[in-house]
Parts: sequence; structure tokens; C-alpha cells
Amino acid sequence: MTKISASLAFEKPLTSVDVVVFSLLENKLKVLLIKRNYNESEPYPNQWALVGGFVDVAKDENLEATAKRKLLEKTGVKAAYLEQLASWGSANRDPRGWSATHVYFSILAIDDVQMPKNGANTNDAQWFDVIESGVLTTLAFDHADILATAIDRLRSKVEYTSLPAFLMPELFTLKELQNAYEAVLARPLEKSSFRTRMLSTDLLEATPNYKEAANRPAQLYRLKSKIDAVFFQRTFNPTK
Amino acid sequence: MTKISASLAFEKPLTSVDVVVFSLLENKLKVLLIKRNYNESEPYPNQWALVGGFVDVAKDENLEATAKRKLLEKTGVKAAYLEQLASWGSANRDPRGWSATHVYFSILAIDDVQMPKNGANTNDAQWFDVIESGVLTTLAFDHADILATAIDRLRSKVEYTSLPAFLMPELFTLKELQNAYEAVLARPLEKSSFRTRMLSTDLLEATPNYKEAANRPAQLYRLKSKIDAVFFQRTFNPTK
DNA sequence: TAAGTTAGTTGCACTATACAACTAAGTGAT
DNA sequence: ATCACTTAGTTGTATAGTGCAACTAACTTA
Repeated sequence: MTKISASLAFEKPLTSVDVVVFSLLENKLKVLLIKRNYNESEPYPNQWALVGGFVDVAKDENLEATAKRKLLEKTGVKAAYLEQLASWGSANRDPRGWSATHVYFSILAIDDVQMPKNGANTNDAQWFDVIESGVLTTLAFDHADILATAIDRLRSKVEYTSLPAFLMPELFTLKELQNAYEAVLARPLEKSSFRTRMLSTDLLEATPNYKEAANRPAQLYRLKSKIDAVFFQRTFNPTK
Repeated sequence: MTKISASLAFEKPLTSVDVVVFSLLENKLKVLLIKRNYNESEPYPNQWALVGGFVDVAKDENLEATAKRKLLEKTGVKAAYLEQLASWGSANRDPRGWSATHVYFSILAIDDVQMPKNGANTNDAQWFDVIESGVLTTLAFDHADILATAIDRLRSKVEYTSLPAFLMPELFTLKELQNAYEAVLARPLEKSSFRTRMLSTDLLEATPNYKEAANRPAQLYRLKSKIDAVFFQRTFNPTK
């Protein structure tokens, strides 16, 4: 027996990728969950779970490819903000054996999403309200832990980055962007310092258009770059 | 064939854990590297690599346990600052097949480290200077990428956390702590604001002792908590 | 034309920082 | 003893981003 076959003879853990998909719907932060098959021979039948699945070593060139494939299958979205969150692996998180999952999180503008039309069961994918650090539903596996970590990470990054910009449609007003920040952080922000912060970077581009309403029209902005987030030097509201 | 055996029949990627181990030696940031076996049947024989190895599904309860086991084997250190960095997985990063590695990084006080005494080859573990975003040596696998990411993450966290405190011995002066920050960041910091920042949190505890020298003695401090890092509201030197 | 509403600005206070000049406390040479 | 030298530690002033509150701007509707 050579050294190579010895090392490959180790029992290998199961390897999966999960994606925590966030979006904004009616000014509320939402997370996309998938209902698992009603199949008693698989773990957690009929329960809600994160978007995800096993790495397909034939199809997926790398972990991000698995994440993108799963995201595309469930939302129809090709290019989206996608960031690695962390990984969870242990002997007992999956009854089928030692398993490790590489978790990403994604932030989508709801306009871009085409929810799946799965003939048989159109209700197998659903947006859930994010409340505190989770959802009002039991989740499969350790997905409640994972979701809580993703929400924490999202909130802490939103304190000093432009991530909520990825929740916005093509054109939006500064107040709408502020509403998105507030929906994620679950707390109000101060108008003038919010505006100063957003306009002090080259994140946004003013358009010649205004959003008409029964009051003073608001300037419409668009993102300068669809890809990169901007980092600020401080957090909001020093917590004191 | 049942659904279970179908899902487990997938070919599984190799699963490993790597740890990027940082320490401070003579006021220079160092990273611990291990020389791979001189064995032509294994990939990258005789090359330097990060601390790491395959998950042992029989021994390791979870990923962190694998990381701690590897850290203990190579440094003798049991409790250290250990944080997940990210994971890397692809079809071609390991010639033995589709492989995914879960990477942690650790920060150690050099005093705590007992370098291994491996009878045969005592030179198989060595501290390398961190220069720019890497080391002056070729690394096995994609470990140069991983190391660069770890250095970036370390530097960016050091801007707003107390991580360098974990590089210090039991007792240290504020100047020594500042030297550690500067070694990691590879740039000078301003004395008075550094002191104000450090003393404004309850990170440090003044001891009754002073460090004697051929000049004014410096107050010695110790960490209040060995476990948690402190977060600050801003970065150092806003980069214009 | 006035009331109501939301957009957007302005002035002032506060806080953590940067920068520079200062004082404090020791050693060692003369 | 005194003074030069060195490093520890402090102080004063400026600055930048924020929080807060009050203000002005622009539009609709009654």
C-alpha cells in the first residue's frame, strides 16, 4: 500500500455548500428558505432549510461555483453579491455522517429574482422575515445557527460598508437607501449624517431623474459599481 | 437503491484544515511553516506549507478540533486565539483530487510556543518573516494565496481590534504593544493616540511593576482577558 | 393660497484621532 | 553634583466624521 492510497483511504466527510440569500421586500429584510423533500429516508423531511447542496465534483470547478449554481437554480440570479461567511463541520450535524458545509451569503435586489416555478410544488421556496437573529420557523440541520451568524455578520458589516446598496433596484432615492440600512440594522439612523456619509464616497451617481410623489420630488441615484462594496472609516451611532 | 445511498454515493472531496499561525519574534511578524515529507509519492515533497492536515472523522468532533489538534502537534500550544479565516476548495488545488480546506488563523505569544523536537528532522518547522503579503519561499498547494489572505485579514482587523495583544508575553509595556501593532501593520503609529485608545477600553490592567532600563522605567501592563479581542469604533490613521 | 408632507441643508456640539511640543524619570559620563 | 542623553508619558490645538435639532425647499391637495 503506497502513501497515496493510505491518505486517500481516510473516510471523507460529506462536503456541501449553503447560501444564505438576503433580500428586501416591502422594506423588510428577508431570507430565502427551501422546503426539503417529503421523503422519510432523507434527514429533516419537509422542513425549511437554507439554499444549498452537495458539491458535485464532476460539475463544480470550485466552491464558489457550487454556490453560484445553487443560487441560480433557486433564484434565477446569475451575478449577485456573494461572500464567504464561514464553514461548519462536525460529526453530528448531519445524521448521514461527518459533514462539513461551506457557507456563503448573498444580497439580492428583489427585482432581479425569478422565483422558481416547480410545477408540482410551487411553494418549496419562500422568503421569510428576519426577526431578531432568525426566522419564526424551525430550520433543518444547524441552519438556525448558521442563519444567526449570517445575520450578525450582515449587520456588523452594514455598520461600515455599503452592502445594503445591493438590495436596491436600479434607481433609488437616498431615503430608500436609508430605509434599507434601517431594515437590516433594525434601528433608525440619522438623516443628515447618513446622507453625508453616502455622498462622501463615489458609491452613488446622481441621475437627472426625480421620484415624483405628493410632496417634494426626491433625486434618484444609481450605483456606480455593481460589484464592489465601499468601506467607511467608522461605524454608525457609537454604541455607548 | 435508496435515496440515502444515492446521496452518499457522490464522490466526496478531500477535507482538510489548515492553520495560519502568526507570532512575533524580535519585533517582527512571523508565520509558522512546516516542511513536507521528502516522499515523491506525495504532492509537493520537501516544500514549505501551512500547518494542517486531513480531518480525522474518528478523532475530530468538529473542524475546530482538527485545527486545535494540528496547532497542538506543531506548537505545543493548547489555548490560543483561533479564528476561522475562510475556505478554499477546487478540483485542481490538490493533485490527489477535488479538495477543500477550512482555514483558521491563530495568534500566539512566542513564549508559549514549544517548537517540536522531531528526533529525525528538527528543522521541519520554522518561523518565516512576513514580508509584504507573504514569505520569501515558495509554498505548497495554494498556500501562498491563503497566506496572503490571512495577512490581509490580520492587518485589516488590527486596524480596529486588540488582536496584537495576543502576541504579547504576560507582562509588557505600552510601547512594546505599540511595536507589535506596528510590526503587524508595517507602518508607524502615533504615540499619544495609540495610548489613549488602548487605555480607554478595559483591555489592559496596570501592574505595580516597571520595566527598568537606562532611562525612565515604563509601566508594565497585563491583559485583563486572555480570550476576547476588543473592538474599536474607528481605524487608525484614516487613509485620506 | 394655505396646510401638509417629505426632501434636503445648516449650525453647533461632541469625540476620537493626528501632530507637535512639552514634562518626567531614569542612566552614565564628566 | 551636574549635565547630556534617552525613553516614558502628557498636554494643547487642529481636524474630521458624526449626532442632534432646527431650518429651508418643493411639491400636492383641499
